[in-house]
Amino acid sequence: MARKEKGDIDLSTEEKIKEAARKVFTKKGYAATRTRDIAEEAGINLALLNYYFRSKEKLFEIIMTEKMQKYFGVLAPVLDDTATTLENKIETIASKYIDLVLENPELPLFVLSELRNNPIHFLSLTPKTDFLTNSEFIRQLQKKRPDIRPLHFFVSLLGMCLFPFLMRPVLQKVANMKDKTFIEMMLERKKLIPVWTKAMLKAK
Amino acid sequence: MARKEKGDIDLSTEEKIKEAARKVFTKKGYAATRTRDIAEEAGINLALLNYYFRSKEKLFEIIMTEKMQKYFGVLAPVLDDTATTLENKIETIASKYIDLVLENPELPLFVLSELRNNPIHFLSLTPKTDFLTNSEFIRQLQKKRPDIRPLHFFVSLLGMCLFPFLMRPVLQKVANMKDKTFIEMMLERKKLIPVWTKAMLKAK
DNA sequence: GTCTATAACCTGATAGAC
DNA sequence: GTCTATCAGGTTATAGAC
Repeated sequence: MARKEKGDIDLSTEEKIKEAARKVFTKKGYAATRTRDIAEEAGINLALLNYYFRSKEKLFEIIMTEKMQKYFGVLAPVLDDTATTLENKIETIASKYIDLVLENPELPLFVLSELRNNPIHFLSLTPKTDFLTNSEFIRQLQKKRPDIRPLHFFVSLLGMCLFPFLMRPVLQKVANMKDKTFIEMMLERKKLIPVWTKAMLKAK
Repeated sequence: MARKEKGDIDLSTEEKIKEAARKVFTKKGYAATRTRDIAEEAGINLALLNYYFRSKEKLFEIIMTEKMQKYFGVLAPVLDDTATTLENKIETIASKYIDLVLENPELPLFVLSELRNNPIHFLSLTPKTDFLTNSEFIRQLQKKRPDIRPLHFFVSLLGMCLFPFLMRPVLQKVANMKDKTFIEMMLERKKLIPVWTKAMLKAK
């Protein structure tokens, strides 16, 4: 019983419910999810869900906090590192973000769409509100290109990592692309993004 | 009574309901929307909604089709224009998309999140399935950079236009940005995107 | 066409047996 | 801790008066 990542069988009931909740909530969103769906997915009874988590909302709050931390957690340690160059940071962010989302493909759409109507979730996000604007990363961007808002680069960088996942169903449909090809493409992207951002930073 | 775009007052009941449905559906998504919300927003009775549109789902289908066409309608006429250069197409797409989404800020997140669980909506999208892969735009990209999948550029272009809107609440929160500033930024982007994509196309 | 009232159904949550 | 049965509340959709 060494491995306990996957085998539903040796998880505690509480963890089975959380695991099911992760799956269903991220796939369908809060509103479209029924507690019955989660119970079924977890292979337990509906009553147990309320026994362990009191309510749908409380359970959701737990999952949402988890996901928010995953989603934004990649950034925090990198942004403020004074020991790395700008190019270095870009490379790290692209690589880590793409790996993260390859393993959690529903993450970006889930977080962004749940955030739409519940800005409350921001509370579970960050201690200080200026972790981005007052970061080394932004300062480095500003120094390199004082003529362009640093946020322009920042948003473009994140967009290059995440937007393909948001468009994934569209993309695979209109380009008749298999899952395998999509994944290949995202791995290529890890190398492309540093090259592209470098070119963007120089472009006049 | 010349103007009829805005004044709720001289719209037909049917149009009032559709207008309300556009607003509520795009803001909250299908599952989180209650027909009561739409009725109230339209200033009419709940029963009238079913009188005119039979069901919540039918009404949604109408709005969704509309939005899909807006969302993808920008692309079709540009992609296959053999009379314009690649640079030209990029500029046009960036400019048109940003203008469109500035006027319909909820559009991208709405379309992408509703598409997540209902690939059925693709039906209302396009006549031929290869309108992208077999387009002049893709051919031009391929000619310029045969060493890189054209889709990499395509996705990045769309991402640069649309991703800022998807991240908008996050962005405005962490950067403490006012609506006005965000809009300014998106207008700047119309000029930045052609410059950046040009640099990306050259980068080795 | 528009309203009020209500039917029919669904969903989250709990009571209570085991 | 786990289950079955059920309640309470809310939601879509319709019946029927005007």
